Amino acid sequence: MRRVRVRFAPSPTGPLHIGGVRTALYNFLFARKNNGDMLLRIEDTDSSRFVPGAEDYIVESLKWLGITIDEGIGAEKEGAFGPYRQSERKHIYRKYVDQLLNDGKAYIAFDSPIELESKRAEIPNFQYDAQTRLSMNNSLTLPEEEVRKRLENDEQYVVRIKIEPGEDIVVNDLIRGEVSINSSVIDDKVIFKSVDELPTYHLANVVDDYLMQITHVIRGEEWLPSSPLHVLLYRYLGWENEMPQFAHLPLLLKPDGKGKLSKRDGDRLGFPVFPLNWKDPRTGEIYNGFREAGYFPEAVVNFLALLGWNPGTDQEIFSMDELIEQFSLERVSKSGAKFDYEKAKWFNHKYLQMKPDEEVADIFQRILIEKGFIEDTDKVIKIISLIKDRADFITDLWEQSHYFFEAPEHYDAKAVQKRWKPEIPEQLEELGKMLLSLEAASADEMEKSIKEWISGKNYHLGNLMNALRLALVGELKGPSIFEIVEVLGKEEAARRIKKAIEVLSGES
RNA sequence: GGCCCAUUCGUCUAUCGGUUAGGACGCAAGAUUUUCAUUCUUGAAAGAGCAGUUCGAUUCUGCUAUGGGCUACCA
Repeated sequence: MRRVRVRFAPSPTGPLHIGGVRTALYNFLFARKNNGDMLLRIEDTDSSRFVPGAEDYIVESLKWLGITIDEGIGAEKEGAFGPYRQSERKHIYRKYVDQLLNDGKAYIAFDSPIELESKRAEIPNFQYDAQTRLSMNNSLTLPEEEVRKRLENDEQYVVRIKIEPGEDIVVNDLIRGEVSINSSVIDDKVIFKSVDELPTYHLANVVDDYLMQITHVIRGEEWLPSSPLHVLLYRYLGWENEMPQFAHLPLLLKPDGKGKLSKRDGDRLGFPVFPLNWKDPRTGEIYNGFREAGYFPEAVVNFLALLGWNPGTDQEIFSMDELIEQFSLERVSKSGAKFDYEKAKWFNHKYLQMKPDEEVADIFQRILIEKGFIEDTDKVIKIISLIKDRADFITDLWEQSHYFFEAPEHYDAKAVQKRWKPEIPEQLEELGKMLLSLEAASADEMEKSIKEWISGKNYHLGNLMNALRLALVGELKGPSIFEIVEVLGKEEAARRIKKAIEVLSGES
C-alpha cells in the first residue's frame, strides 16, 4: 500500500470560500485518519486572475481552523516534491506537453480567441473536437512547414489534447461509484498556452498529482464533469496505474433559493461565507469572516464537518480528534447541502458554553480594556458565569453584561410603564436603606434577608423586585437580581436605586 | 441546447428490502425562572411523481419532474 497523500489545491484568486474550507477540512481529516500527508499546493496557472495576498489568506485561514499542512505552502518544512506553486513549476510541465505532442496525443492550435468566438456564434453547440478539429487552424491541418514558420515567428498558440471519440470513460468515484461518460462529448481541451508558457488546470493538476504521488483527489463536485478528461490525461501520459482515486464532494448551496453558495450571499443574508475578513486589494470591498464575526474555529470546523458528512450516530459535537477518528469518505453524502446559518450559531453557542469561564473571561477582558474598563479578574469570571449561557458569541458578552460595569443611562420605557407603580419609589428607597444596613453580602444571604423584609412589610414581591431590576439594569433582563447586587456591591446598588427614583419619578 | 450528478420533515441528516421512518437546528406549547435567557418536557413537521422487480419497497431498476454542476487560452 502506498502512503496516503492528499492535497488541497486552491487558486489564489481571492479569499478562500467556505466551501473550499470544507474541502480542505475533508482532505485533512482523511489524511490524518489514514496517517497520511496533507499537502497545500497553489494553483496559480491563470496569471491574469492572480490576486495578491490571497495565498497568505488561505494559509492563515487553515491555520486558524487547526487544519495543519504537512507539506507544501504553509507547511513547517516545504517538502521534497516542490515547488508547490504551479507558477514556479513552469519548467516541469513543458516536458509532458512535448511528450503528448510527440505521441500524437496532443496538437498545436493557432486559432485566436476571436476566431473561436465567431465559430461558436456561427455554429450552435460548437465544440473543438474530432468532428471539427480538421476544419480549424492547427498542426493537424496546416503543413508542417507552415507550423514551424509560425512557431519561429513567435505566433501565439495553445496545445490541445486530442481526444479519441467513441469510447466510454469510467471514473471510479469513492463517493458516487462509477461515473461513465463517452469521450465524444469531451472537447479537445486546451492544456497549455504559449502566452504565459503555463499549462491549464487540467494538465497541471494531473502532472502535479502524479509527481507529488497523490493517492486521493478529494475535491468539489464541480470537477466531476472534467474528471474523465483527467483520466484520459493519465492514460495518455502512461500513468494510469498510478492514477489517484477520486472523491467528488457535494457542493455547499445557498440557504434560500438556488445555486451554490456565493460571496454575495453573505452580504445579502447577513452572515459570513469566508473564514476571515478580507479586503479586496483592487476594489476595496470588504468580505466578512467567521473569525471576526466572533466564531470559535472549533465551532466552524464542527459545523462544516457535518455539512455533507455524518458518522451515522446521534453525536453532534465533535472535537477535531473525534472527527479524525470517525471520518470516512464512504459516509460523505452525495447531494448538495444548504448552508444553515442558525445551526452554525447554535454550534458556536455550544462551544461557548463548553469553554471554562476563566478562558472566556480572559478574552472578554480584552474587550473590556478596549472599552476602557479595568476590572478585577475574579469579578469578570463571576460575571461570565452569570451571563454566559445567554450568549452565542464572545461578542454578545458585552451586550449581556454592560450593566455590571456602567449604571443605566436610561430605562426601558415599556418596563417602566409596567413595573414603576406609584408606590414603588418610596418602597425602593426603604429597600435601599435596608440593603445598606445589611451585614450579609452574598447573593444567597441577601436574597433571604430581602425576601423576609418584603414579606414583613407586606409589599408586592414581583413589583418591587422588577422595579429593583429596572433600577439596577435599566431593563427587565439578566440573571438573578441578588447575584447582580452581590457583584455590584451594596453601595453601588443603593446609588442606582437613588438615581432611578430621581430620574423616573421626576418624569412622572 | 448538450453532458454529468443528485432528490427522506423548512434545514442538516439516520435508515444499507420488513421500523410507530430516528436524531439535530429552527418553530410552537407547557414547566422552571420575581425578569430575560438557559434548561427540561411535549408537539407539529418528510420518503417528488409514475411504472416495474419482489410475498413486501424510502431502500433495487426505468421514465418523468425538480434541483445542482459542467459546457473558456478560469480554477
